[in-house]
Amino acid sequence: MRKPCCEKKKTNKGAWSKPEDEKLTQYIQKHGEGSWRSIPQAAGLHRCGKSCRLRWVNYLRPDLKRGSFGEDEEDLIIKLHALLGNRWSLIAGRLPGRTDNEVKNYWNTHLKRKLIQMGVDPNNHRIGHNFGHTKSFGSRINTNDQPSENSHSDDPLLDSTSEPESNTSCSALPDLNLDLTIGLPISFGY
DNA sequence: AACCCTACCAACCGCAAATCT
DNA sequence: TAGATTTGCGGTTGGTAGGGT
Repeated sequence: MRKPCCEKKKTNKGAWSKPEDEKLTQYIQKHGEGSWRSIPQAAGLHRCGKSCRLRWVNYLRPDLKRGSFGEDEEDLIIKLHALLGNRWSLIAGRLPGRTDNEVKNYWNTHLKRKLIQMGVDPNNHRIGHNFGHTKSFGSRINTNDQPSENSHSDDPLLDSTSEPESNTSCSALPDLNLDLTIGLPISFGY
């Protein structure tokens, strides 16, 4: 049914070239974000809109921080992951200048391993040994068996009903401050 | 110097939600 | 209201840089 996103003429794939970056940046600076579907043509790019959006959001946006993550950022990511699961965009939203892709990559390459080394299951933040069995609890807000009858607030951090395992997370991580407000990042000791 | 292995990160893919007609 | 289209998200992959042998 759905047409593939890049069904039309040949579109470039793979790494972006500098001229492509420049075209996209110039176009967005002039016209703003949005209408990703039409941007490639309007900007003279042989890319699909999806690819343009990704490139802009993850790499070209001027407010991106880039560079390595600080310890406070690490703590915050771990903490937010315990609360939200793999909802990378929400987690990234709490980290100014960071993208969901960046956070996700950092989690998968650094933090996951770090937690495992500490004896903490990165999937559910429990201290234990059976890693890898439990499914990550936060893949989507609304899973198939959970018709979202109770409307969530926009911010799941303020919506305790949206977190299916928040209680168990709390019990699993007694030293986590799981207040539903995220204040200054504190270092918490696993 | 050449090869292999590992870690990292940019980008793609498929799906679901949101929006439009 | 239903179907079509667009947007956004999370999982995964592929290229490559760097270190070890």
